[in-house]
Amino acid sequence: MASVSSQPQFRYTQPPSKVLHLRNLPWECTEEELIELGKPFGKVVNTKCNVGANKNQAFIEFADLNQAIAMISYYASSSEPAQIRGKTVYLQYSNRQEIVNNKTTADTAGNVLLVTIEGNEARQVSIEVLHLALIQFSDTETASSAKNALDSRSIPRYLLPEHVGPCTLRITYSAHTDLSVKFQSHRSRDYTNPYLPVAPSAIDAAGQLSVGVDGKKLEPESNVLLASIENMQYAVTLDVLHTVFSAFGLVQKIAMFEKNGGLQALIQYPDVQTAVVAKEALEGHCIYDGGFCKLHLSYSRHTDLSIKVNNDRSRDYTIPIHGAMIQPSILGQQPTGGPMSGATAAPYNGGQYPGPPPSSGGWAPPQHMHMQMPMQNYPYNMPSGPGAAPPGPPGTMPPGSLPPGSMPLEMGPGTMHMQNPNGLPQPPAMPPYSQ
DNA sequence: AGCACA
Repeated sequence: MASVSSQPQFRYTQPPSKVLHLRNLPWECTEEELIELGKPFGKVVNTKCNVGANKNQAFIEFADLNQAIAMISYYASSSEPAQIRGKTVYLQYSNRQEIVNNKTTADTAGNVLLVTIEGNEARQVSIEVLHLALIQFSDTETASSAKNALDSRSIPRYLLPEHVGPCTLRITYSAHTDLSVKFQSHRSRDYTNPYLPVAPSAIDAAGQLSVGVDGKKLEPESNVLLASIENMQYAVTLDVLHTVFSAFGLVQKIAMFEKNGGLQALIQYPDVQTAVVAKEALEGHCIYDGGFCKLHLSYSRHTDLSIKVNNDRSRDYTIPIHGAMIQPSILGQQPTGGPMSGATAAPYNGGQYPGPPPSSGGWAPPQHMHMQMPMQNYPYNMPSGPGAAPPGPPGTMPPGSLPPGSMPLEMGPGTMHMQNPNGLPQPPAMPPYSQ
């Protein structure tokens, strides 16, 4: 098969085109200046300026290919570079064969609209950085009615995040008739093709789809959360996770594992609602002050974790043991002398529990990390003795209903004191989960 | 200083 050119080519040479690409243009270079530059070599039939991110690029289109070649050839061997206002302009063949001006199409009705979102915080519209949108309707009539109804209108307040200022839509017709959407992503979507591949950027750490053809986050909610931990300067133990996630309800099971060199954990709640609340509250927040151990949460596909063995990486907190403290771990330390700390608490019988997890790697259990916890939601599975009523659903257990002595030591209402791994007292790390 | 409406 014959290649385009078997000769060694300079990396940046382009095949000839009657369109030339110009770069390094002076600020706000005019069409007249472009024509002036090209005129000696032929008839300039079209130009386009203010191209590119810096608006310092342009295109010149000649009537004939030979004219473009003449201009390129001349400056290739000239001692004086092409200049506009004394500034050197770099020329090369464009990789396109003609200039497409959208000016002419803006007034021509079509089925594709070009929408510009104006506003100081327009970039925050629609979660992702979305500035421009091309929207294809099935027909021109639908497109024009949408344009008429929406052009120059502001996006309704209730559709915007609170902190985002007014955003105005500017809508024109696009020259496109059919958008070529390659991926479903946060920035492009083909609503007519559910089989379109999903962009890698739209798949979360669990390998799950996070966007769907409905335009919303497609993360099927689950009672099991997948947590990945970024910037893990401190060890994150099972106990730490259990403490953090227990703030929102009963934590049934936790499984920790390594993935991609980072730590991930699956946290199981009894119900989806609790997981949703926990995810919303904790996503993006750090377990420790200073940006350490930042949590990223998504919904797992699991609904019931299979915990084979209870150890320092995984635990099933639901396994009933007669009179035993089911989860001493969250206390860091057992209440002494309490009704539940007696002989029956000789826990972990049957070898099921290897005992309280070791303070892994010398990290102290998280006893002095200051965290604000919604107490009415906190101690669901605090020690419940024989005959104690089973914990109610989230939010239903009044604080006063806790059995005496079940309150962890050093724990005041709404605050859990935990210890920073380095043993130093920590300033509030997560006033309910502010960073 | 490197290609135009995602």
